[in-house]
Amino acid sequence: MAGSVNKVILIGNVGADPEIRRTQDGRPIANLRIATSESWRDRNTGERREKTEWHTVVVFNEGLCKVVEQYVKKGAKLYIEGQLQTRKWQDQNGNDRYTTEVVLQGFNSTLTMLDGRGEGGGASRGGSDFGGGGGYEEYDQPRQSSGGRAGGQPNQGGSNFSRDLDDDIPF
Amino acid sequence: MAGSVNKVILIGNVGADPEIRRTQDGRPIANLRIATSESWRDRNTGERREKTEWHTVVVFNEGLCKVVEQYVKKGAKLYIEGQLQTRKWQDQNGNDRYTTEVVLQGFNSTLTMLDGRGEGGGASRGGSDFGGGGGYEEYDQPRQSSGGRAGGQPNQGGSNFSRDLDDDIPF
Amino acid sequence: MAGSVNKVILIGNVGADPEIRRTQDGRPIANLRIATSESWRDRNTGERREKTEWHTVVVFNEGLCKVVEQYVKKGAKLYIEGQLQTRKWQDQNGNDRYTTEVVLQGFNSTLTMLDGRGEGGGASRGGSDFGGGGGYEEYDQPRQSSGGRAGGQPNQGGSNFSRDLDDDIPF
Amino acid sequence: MAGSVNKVILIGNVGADPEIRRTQDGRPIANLRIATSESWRDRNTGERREKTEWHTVVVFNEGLCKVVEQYVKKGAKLYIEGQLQTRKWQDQNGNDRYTTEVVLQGFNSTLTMLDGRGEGGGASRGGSDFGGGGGYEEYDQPRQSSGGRAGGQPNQGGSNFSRDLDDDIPF
DNA sequence: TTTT
DNA sequence: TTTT
Repeated sequence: MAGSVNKVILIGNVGADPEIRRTQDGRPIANLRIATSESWRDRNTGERREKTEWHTVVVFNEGLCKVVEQYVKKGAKLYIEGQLQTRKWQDQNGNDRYTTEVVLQGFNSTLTMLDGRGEGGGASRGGSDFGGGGGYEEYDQPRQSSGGRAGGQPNQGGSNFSRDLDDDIPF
Repeated sequence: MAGSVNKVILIGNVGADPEIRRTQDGRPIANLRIATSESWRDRNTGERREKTEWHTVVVFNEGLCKVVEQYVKKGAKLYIEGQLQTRKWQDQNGNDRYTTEVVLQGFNSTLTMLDGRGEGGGASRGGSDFGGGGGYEEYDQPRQSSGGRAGGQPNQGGSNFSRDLDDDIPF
Repeated sequence: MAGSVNKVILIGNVGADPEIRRTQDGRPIANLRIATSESWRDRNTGERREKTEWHTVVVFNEGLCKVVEQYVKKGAKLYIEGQLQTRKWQDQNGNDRYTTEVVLQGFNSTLTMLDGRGEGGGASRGGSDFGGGGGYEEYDQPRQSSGGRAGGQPNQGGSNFSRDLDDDIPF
Repeated sequence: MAGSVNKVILIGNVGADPEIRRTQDGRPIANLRIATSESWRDRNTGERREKTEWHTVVVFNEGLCKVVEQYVKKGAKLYIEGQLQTRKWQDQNGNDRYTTEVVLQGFNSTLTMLDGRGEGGGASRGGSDFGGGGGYEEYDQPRQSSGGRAGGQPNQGGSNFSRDLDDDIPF
């Protein structure tokens, strides 16, 4: 179909430390649970009410997986941009089941940490050669410096993230 | 939770004529199935491949329901802005099941028809005094004319859509 | 035109305390400067480079103006959803000039504080004189409680924000 | 700055055939003017009112430039995802001037034609072996086929678009 | 300058 | 002018 868009944008907090699995050929897949919530005042009772929605986020993008692995912990606030995807599977009774997830895969996905560095003390997220927990940001929305691009070396690597994190010479 | 965002943006085609139900107190609820699809060339085989994703969209917003009821038909191309919501329910065996839907409810939801007016001439999808099926657009992103707003009458009605549809006889 | 969308999404930091003006008839207008920035490593020199983009945000929505007035300070991190708008004006030489701004006006606009509570104080996130550090949040994405809506009182007020702020004594 | 987002989403119509320039080193840059519009009924006079907003879109992404060059004509309806950018320049009197544009550059940009294929028959907008003007879609949201990715060849090329259009063997 |  |  020409001209379709499938985009999910979430800002929320991570409910538990991420799980990282690996495929047989070694590529990482990260799973996150992210909560978004809204509150309002009940117009009848006047009480404050709140509803939390939980989202399952699956990160296939290798570079983003590294970011998740290294920096994302329970409680982190994230900006996520991905796609909706519904998987079909069979339960133990052989019945068809469907699970809908937010998938980060390919060039149009984004994951950005919004609360940066050291929540509560430990260095944790603030790291090393990263200049402080948000340093991966430099891979978030990289743009060719005009000099660099003019220089001509083609941009290489499947995703900006994985490339950048691997060789640290993005462009 | 302070500061969360839960947003889904879809552009896709409606897979079947919408279903409109009504709650006991008479409010309409519309259900849509929307397909988004992406295609690419397989890097191994060189073949073109395509994957279609189907989304269930539930419209609680009354004004948008009217738009759906009157104008949205199978095949229509829509722009949708809503929220992710996962419902828990029990199957016939009493097992917990979860279904994730894109919900249009409240002020931050949008539904816009993208293929409006009579392509090629015929009435086709739209109607009559509409100039062709996209006329409801005027209620899509209404803004107070500054004169109007200065004049002071408060904007009334739960949503801009329902207000307009009720009071201003849009269609 | 049928079917158009004009949406800007920003996450960035406020560069200076907001300015609040008032129209002749007393409605507030808030002006914000928001910085977004991206960094990358120069592919030629290997140096880290950063580029900051400054955005002018104009808030016409009354409820959001109140939020800005009360809570947004220099340095705050915000999520903004608005529209692009270009104004024409004349400079002192009578030449036409154009200024493009991100406008928050009407039902499709959002402003959410991402770093909540007491910057500079203690309080941390859960707090005090806010009803909890994100208290304005409840007006961010209000939804009719189904009971409320069933009860029938129509939602009143031009925007959910202004309604809530006016009628329900949110803060 | 850690954690910023700068995103513009437009759906609108192209006001004139695009202009394509080239940099000294041969890279293309496309300029588009896109109109978005909204209409509403004036609550005082009851008249229908409409306001059109014009946006300047600059496409630096090579692949997207090719799409623009080949398929985008005056009148086309587009979905655009880019970034806000303000350029400083000097007018003939040496005064500083600023121009804000929507820039498509880098991996997070998208351009999708929404009125694709030959409406009604005429070739018009659609092309050739394209199945009618929407075929470039395959480069819009490419995803690694899992087989392909497992196979291991690294994804090459600065953007999915430019790579795909160049060698037609995206992954 | 588009589109309805 | 912010932030890291």
